[in-house]
Amino acid sequence: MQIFHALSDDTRLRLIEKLKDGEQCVCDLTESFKTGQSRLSFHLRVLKEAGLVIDRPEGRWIYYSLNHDAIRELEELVAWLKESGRIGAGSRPSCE
Amino acid sequence: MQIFHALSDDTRLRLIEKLKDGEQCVCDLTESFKTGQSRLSFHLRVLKEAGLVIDRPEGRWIYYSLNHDAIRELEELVAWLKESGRIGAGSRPSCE
DNA sequence: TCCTCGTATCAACAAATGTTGATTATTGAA
DNA sequence: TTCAATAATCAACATTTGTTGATACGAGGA
Repeated sequence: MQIFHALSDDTRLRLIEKLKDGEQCVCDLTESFKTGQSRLSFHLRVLKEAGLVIDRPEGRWIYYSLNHDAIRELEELVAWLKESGRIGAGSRPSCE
Repeated sequence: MQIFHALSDDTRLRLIEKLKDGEQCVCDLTESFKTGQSRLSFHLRVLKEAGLVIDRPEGRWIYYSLNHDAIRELEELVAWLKESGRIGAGSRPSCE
């Protein structure tokens, strides 16, 4: 489950927190986080591959923002965890 | 966030799915999963350290079961992710 | 007591993940 | 053109995570 892995890192959670305020380009994030650009690029890619963020190129910048659909998927996953055995016995949501 | 890491592995998700049916001892799980006992012991420990499961020794067996409190914690975390920036601006739930 | 069963733990290894600094590609401005 | 800025990608390395088989330990039963 790629999405849980994406959420299992502190830097990535902080990125998400930051993106809750709205779109940000990598340079803004690098500035806020006071860290290497390649490091953030790496983590943003993990978030993107998990579907948690969306990127939008504009001029020389690339703006990242949260993908709220992914959060809804996440809610489904958690609901599946919560669901007791037997009754209903829904199968695991297939979002990896 | 230990809890997300615990959920980021397929074997562990399958263990959780199994435990939704109720308490199981390691030997039952080893039988169901047709795998090495030390492997399951390892994953059960990860789940336990993340608070997702509880173990209860009885005689020579150790029974594992889901900890529903942890799932509630997880719901809070997801709610925190969902919560938009600014408004309210709650801080991240501190369960690691 | 001695033996067996159920589990945890360990050691050795393999594979995946994260970090850092350098390089590359693309955009837009001079 | 040429240059500077933005961000992705790469290579090298360190760290963490997962697997396997062996061993250790505690609880009962003979």
